[in-house]
Amino acid sequence: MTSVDEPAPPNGRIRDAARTRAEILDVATQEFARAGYDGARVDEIAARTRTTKRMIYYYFGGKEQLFTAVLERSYGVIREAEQRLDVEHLDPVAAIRRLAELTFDHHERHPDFIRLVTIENIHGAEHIAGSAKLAKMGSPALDVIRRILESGQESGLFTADVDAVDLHAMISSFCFFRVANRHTFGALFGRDLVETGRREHYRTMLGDMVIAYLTADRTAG
Amino acid sequence: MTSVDEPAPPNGRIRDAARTRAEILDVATQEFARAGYDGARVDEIAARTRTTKRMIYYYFGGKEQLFTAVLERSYGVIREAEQRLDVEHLDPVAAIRRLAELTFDHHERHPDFIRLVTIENIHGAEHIAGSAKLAKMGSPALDVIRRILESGQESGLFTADVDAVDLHAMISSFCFFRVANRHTFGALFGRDLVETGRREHYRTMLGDMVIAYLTADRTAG
DNA sequence: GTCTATAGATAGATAGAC
DNA sequence: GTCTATCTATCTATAGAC
Repeated sequence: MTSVDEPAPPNGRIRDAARTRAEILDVATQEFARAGYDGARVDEIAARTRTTKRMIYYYFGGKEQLFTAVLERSYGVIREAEQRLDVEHLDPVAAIRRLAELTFDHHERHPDFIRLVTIENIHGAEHIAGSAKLAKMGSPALDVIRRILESGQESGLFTADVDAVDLHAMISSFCFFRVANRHTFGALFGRDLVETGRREHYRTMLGDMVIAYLTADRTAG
Repeated sequence: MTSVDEPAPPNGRIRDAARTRAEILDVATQEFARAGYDGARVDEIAARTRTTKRMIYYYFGGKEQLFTAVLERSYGVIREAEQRLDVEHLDPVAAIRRLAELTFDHHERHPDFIRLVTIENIHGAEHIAGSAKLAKMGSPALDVIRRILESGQESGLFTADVDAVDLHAMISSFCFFRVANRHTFGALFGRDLVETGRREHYRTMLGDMVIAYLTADRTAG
């Protein structure tokens, strides 16, 4: 077994299981995100790694399991980001805004993740359903939202009758749509929702929307 | 040429161009929505119509053009619904709520449309880009939003600095996500966003969110 | 307009030597 | 663990008779 830091042998091939697996996952992520599950080609993935198609089957078993592994790793990244979030010191309004921005930023920075989730929905979430890893991954964001909501509702600051799951759906909707439907929206309405110059505008808009909804005066109207 | 009302001949085959085209489009819509572009099978589409594969190529030219035709028809349906919308007699708040509900109801009733749009985004909206029909279809909803926004902003009722395209994106986000991401969201968070018993809840939530955003008190906070 | 039959290309997956 | 070669199935698309 070669050490992790040892460079690949001069022939260009790899002799490190973990590294080979990781490289396959990297390329597979790109290829699945690019072309969809059925559109992705195992040959193409193999060609773009420093290993061969045989190794993909050796390590993952098949195309289906490879896609599941790709999904698991992508979800792991956002779950980790959620776990690192610290909003304990903020008031409920600032805390919710911070959380919304985390989702906004992550979706913006990981369009491949958005496409993988989209593809998984086309296939009825069957890979998630079959993954023990994803089942026990949980959602740190939900726990955070739950705590903020409680605090805000107790103090009377938040007037909306909403729970953590629905609020998470509301925040995700905006962040997800913006990236996922970028192409059809742009083609039909002539506006690129992901253009850099508009990022701050939409980031603010999302926070304004969520806060307005949570704190709206429900005695009037 | 047989007349439109004449029933199909006893052998089960059709001899009416318009009807054959329509039947192919119906089945193709289902098949593309079910399996994605690359997952869809031309053989499967042919088998489920009363015509043959040869006729699909005869009428549409190929799989790619068939998908474009399917998209064109699906977008046509929602554009027609938007055109039938009459909110001239309503005040801006009620009018926006009505428009949001139209989008909500349409997306809920047409999950196939949502899947087709999703699939088209995976493919970078290339079929929309290549369709003159879709290019000149416009968006009646945008015109309606534009008029409502003007009226609401003039009267001082709407305080948000937002234009019609962005508001349309906000409304569509929520309606689209709820249907499009139903499977992954349900698998990960244990909540079915499209369950019948929750429909009114989300329909109200959408309206509340949009109105709260548009009318929020922006002098405070 | 409709049929059967098939061309032509390519996919996922595996055998078996090293 | 890695390689080359290949099997088997299947897909889009078309030829050509009627």
